[in-house]
Amino acid sequence: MISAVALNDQPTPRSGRDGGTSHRLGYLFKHVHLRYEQLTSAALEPIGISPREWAALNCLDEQHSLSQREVADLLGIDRTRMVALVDELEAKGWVKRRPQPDDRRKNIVTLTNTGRGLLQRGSRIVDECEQEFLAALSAVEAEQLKNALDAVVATE
Amino acid sequence: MISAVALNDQPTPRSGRDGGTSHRLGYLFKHVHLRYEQLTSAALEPIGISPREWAALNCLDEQHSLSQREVADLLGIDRTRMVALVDELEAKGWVKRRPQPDDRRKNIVTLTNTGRGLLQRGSRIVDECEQEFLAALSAVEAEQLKNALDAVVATE
DNA sequence: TATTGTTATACTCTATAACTATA
DNA sequence: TATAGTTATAGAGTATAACAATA
Repeated sequence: MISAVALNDQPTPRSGRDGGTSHRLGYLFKHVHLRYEQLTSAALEPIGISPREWAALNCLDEQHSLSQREVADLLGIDRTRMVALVDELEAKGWVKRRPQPDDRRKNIVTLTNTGRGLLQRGSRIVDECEQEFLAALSAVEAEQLKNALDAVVATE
Repeated sequence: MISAVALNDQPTPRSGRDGGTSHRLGYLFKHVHLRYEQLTSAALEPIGISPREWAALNCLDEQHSLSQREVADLLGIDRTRMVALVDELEAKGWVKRRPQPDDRRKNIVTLTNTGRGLLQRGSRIVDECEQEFLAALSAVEAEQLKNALDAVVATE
């Protein structure tokens, strides 16, 4: 009757409470994302920046030639949402927009000194979050996890 | 000037285009979740069920004694959102609600024959999605990935 | 008093289409 | 014509608080 379990050849290593649901990729990806979001959100909260805002600053600082659309793709959000996000970053005094000379349709978004300082403080916090989040894994396992996710995400 | 890169001791194994952003945990978790959602959504679309609806049926079928709240936790959604989800599943004729005798605050949500048939067809599709999604990895690497995610998620 | 399911509300995010200005 | 940024809008999801029934 519980045929979905029979299809799964794993011996259900941990917690048989839900009969296999918690070992499905969908469950694992959803919950790992949810938990990491909660962790970083709480850790960054004292310096007044959200995980998404930090990620946006991080992208923008690294590559000045990225268009808003390319940054949106890196953040995994829509370009229309990106407009509001940059509006917000600009209103907080963390970035400035100006048209790109060689293609005036595009914007160059650069960090202000305030934005750069906040990014650096945030980066230290995010580094700690990454370590804390992967604390259950050995250094080798953590590296393998990142490489495996990278390989899967890089597949188009 | 690009000091955030200097903080990262990895030699940026793939695609230096974004200077490290795409190897952050936040990026990897977000995009892996996003892509898997798109894959399963498209694959399940022909039989008229969403990934979340399938996941809900899967939870409910495996453990009849789970309360709506416990299923909501497994799905990673709020209990208030779960009400609307079960409403929808019930309206489609896939599940039925009835009060649990020993604790009449709780509902027992059982699958109808229609719901069970749909779950089984969906499960075969999801199995294929999991294989396809991890195709870039060897069987051992895929198993290690699942175990690593499981270990990280299981940490409270 | 605490919990389950429920409803209501406001807020955020997503999806889509259209508009403008540039190319 | 095609693309980048922008705006508008509808729909979905999230967060929060409250309430009734039950424990």
